[in-house]
Amino acid sequence: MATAWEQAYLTLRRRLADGTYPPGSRLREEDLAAQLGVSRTPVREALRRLDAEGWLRVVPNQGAFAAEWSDADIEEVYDLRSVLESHAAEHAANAADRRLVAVMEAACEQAESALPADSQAAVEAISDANVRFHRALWEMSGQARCSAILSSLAVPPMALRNFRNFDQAGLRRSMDQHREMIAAIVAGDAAWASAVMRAHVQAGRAVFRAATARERRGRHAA
Amino acid sequence: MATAWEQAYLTLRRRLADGTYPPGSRLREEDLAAQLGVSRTPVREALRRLDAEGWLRVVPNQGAFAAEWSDADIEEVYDLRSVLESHAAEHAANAADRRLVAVMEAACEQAESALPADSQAAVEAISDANVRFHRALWEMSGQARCSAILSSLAVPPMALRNFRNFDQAGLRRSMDQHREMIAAIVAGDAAWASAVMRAHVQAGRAVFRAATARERRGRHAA
DNA sequence: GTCCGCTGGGTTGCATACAAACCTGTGATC
DNA sequence: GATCACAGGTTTGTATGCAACCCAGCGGAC
Repeated sequence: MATAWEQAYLTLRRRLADGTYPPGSRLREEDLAAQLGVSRTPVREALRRLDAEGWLRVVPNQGAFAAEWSDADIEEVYDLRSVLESHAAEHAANAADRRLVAVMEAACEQAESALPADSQAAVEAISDANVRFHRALWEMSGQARCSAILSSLAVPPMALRNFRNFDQAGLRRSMDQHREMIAAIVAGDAAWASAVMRAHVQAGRAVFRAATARERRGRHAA
Repeated sequence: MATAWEQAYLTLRRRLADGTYPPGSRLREEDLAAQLGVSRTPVREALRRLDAEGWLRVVPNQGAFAAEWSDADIEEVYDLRSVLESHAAEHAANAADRRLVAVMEAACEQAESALPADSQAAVEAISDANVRFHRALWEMSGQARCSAILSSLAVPPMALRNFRNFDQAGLRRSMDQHREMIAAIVAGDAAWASAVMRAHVQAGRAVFRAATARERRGRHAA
């Protein structure tokens, strides 16, 4: 087993991503320690890292608060993903790797076989496959720092659970883009790979924006 | 005064940047605690953050080691700076701000008045001015995450003390590029600002590469 | 001679205890 | 009624102590 603080870090990160701790909520060290079955010391170390990665905000002498995401924050994250993932795709195309291509293909197959995404389980399978696809591409790029940054950007509350917002056509398009990226990488065509990735991220942004607008209309009407 | 762990973080980061702890060297918690006049607890929290930001590598049960920079690492950092700083410049040009433009102009003047850079103090003045210029641009961009990433990328051992590697022509060019960026921002021309920034970072990379090559030849000859 | 296992010193990992800071609510004053 | 001062309780910040782990060095078996 890994160290206690690392466990705490992973658990807390997951909970921040899935909404267990809603944005703005306060995280008391002692509560977390009790929940995780460790003392405050490793919890605090985990909080330092989560703070550094932007998952939460630690105010000295006041405690930790789950990060809140303004529209501008979300736009910025999509901007950064667009820039950095296309950058990674470029490098990946210049360093195509048989094993990782296989991982990406397997992820595509898993996602496609979950269509139509008519259950919670199917949506989660697609989400998992998506994460695996992107991670494999990052690894192939060989850009360790870029990957590290992306892994702290891609996951925030918004991005992960938002596959439910994709309609059939959107899901289909997303999967087609994944296939197209593989083709670009296998062809060693960096410009192509980069362009597809950029389109892919922008499409995701559009879906997210539409879902947000829909949600707001709904809330407003109610 | 801020918290002890924050002080420790800042001090250690500075020392990692200026070479007090050479790459690969081991950092013992108790030593650091003694040097900083605090206990191991805040030191450990500082180490977690420095680890997250890539300044060092913490191996469970073995300790912390100052990050080592391979050629590939350095190339990656310049790649990322190129991509992210030009992205920031683009946003800055779309959000020109009188106050921050003034800061950038002041930085330019300080740097120019330190020419010819014939003393240690002059080189440091230029380096300071450079940092202020870039920080002001990041702030103007309004991209908080992007800025945070850049501030953890721009500083590594290599970048900071690298001004000594610029010759007269290189320094002049660097300063001219800064002036040109201001012009682009004031004109609200995002494409221009972005392009100049990209050239600026690439030029810096070229200087660094040349210096590295020179150094290696020297070492090899000796 | 090489490899394996063990043991001792030293360092990190975590729990706990105490100090310092903050927030809340109460009561007095204007 | 509003504001300020203050006390109590709660929470974070730091120090310390002990447990767990790693690694180097030594002995013994093959």
